[in-house]
Amino acid sequence: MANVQDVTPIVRRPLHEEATDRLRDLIVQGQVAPGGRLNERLLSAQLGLSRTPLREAIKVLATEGLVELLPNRGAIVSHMDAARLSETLAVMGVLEALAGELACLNATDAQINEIRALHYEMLAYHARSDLAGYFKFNQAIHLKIVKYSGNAVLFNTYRQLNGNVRRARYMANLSKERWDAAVREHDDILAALGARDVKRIKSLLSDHLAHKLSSVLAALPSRQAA
Amino acid sequence: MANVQDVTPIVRRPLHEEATDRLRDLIVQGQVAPGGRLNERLLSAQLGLSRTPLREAIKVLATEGLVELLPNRGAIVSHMDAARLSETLAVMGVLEALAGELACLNATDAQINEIRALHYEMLAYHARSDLAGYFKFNQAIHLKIVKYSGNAVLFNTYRQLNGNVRRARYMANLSKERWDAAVREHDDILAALGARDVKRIKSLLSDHLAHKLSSVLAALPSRQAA
DNA sequence: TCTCCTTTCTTTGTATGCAATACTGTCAGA
DNA sequence: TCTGACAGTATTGCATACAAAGAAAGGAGA
Repeated sequence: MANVQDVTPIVRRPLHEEATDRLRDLIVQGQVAPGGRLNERLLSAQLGLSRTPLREAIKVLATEGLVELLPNRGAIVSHMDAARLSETLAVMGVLEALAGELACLNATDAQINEIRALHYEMLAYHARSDLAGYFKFNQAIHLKIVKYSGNAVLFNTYRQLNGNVRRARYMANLSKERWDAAVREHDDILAALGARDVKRIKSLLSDHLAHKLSSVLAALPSRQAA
Repeated sequence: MANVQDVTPIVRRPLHEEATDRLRDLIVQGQVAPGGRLNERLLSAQLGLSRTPLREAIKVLATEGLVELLPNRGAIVSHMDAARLSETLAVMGVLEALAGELACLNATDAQINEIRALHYEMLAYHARSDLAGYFKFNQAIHLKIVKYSGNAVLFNTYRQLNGNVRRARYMANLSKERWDAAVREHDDILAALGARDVKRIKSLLSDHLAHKLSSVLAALPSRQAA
């Protein structure tokens, strides 16, 4: 018989979980604009379920900060203005710094190699100037670093905040210079991780996030004027 | 007419919010033991509402990490074992360090004085060896520091994690030595905040949390054996 | 024309009912 | 004594129904 570890368990997810994920994706991918209302009847019809599980999903997304509840007036997709974005990235900065530190200490070589593989894939998209593909692997790398910190609470906290800024990253039209710089920073981060250089990775990740913040902030105000 | 700021608005909170807060308190204060099941019918009867808003509350508490959902088998109060506690406190450590830094930069003198007042009240309870009262003001001080960082995202994130460890703090039977040491640390923290010494408050808060972790961890395993 | 009130319609908030799933206890058979 | 099947019960998951709040539209009076 195969190793028990290899057997994937039978999963029958409850509707409200499915609804939460679907709705989260809709918001993160910008299919529902910030400020846009979530009509329960409409949404439940579109998702093919009743209002009860949908409402549970909305409450969950509200605690995640993706939507805002207006009592007796439903829910709207929460706005991600410059202030909130910078606040979120400040928090993510210290979380990533901690994650990098812990990953240096706790990650296995195999895990670091996995991140390295993602890094090279990301470089490929950068070489092709494929922004969407680049973002995808960029995301994956940052998430893996946090994941391989071995701190599950840290991972969950980070992931929740990340959901909120992913929307902004889609908007941010990276300049070529900033993009190149970010790639170089990633090179350094990976090197520090491979060398398990705790101090260095902490400062690199902090700086990386700070740069990301200023680059996104630079791109954002123009959108708000529109 | 009185200043509009002074008039407290009439708030009629939705039942599901009320239920969330009540249930959260029940869990945080240990009225429902970790691992204890949340019977929807029973709880809804006790809280005087129907299962619908209660279920919404449970979903919210699940995303906060206070309860765990077992599909088709309801929800249980999540366990706070040593591993999870130390993970949580590690995250809270970097969050508090960031908060202290920002508070030094952003808090008004009045806000710092407010924290100072809480500090003296806490000292009073310490002098009387009133642990419960001490904890209350200890909590309040830490929350205020985070609040006066001026970063709302940071505050929310911190508060969510804090709800999870508050349960453990109730358990932790502080030794007299550790208690005295914690009070001295608080003296230093307040001094650094008053002097707006960014670097110092960062390291003080980090150390304070690290000490708290080891003290709580020392107290915890005995409970698990029981 | 503008304002305010009234009425109607839409949408949310909550309760309830039904179906599906999981648990418990009993009993037959090995 | 133990295992497995079965029935009965309790509990959750979801859908629906009703009540209440809010939004919108229309009309009377200034």
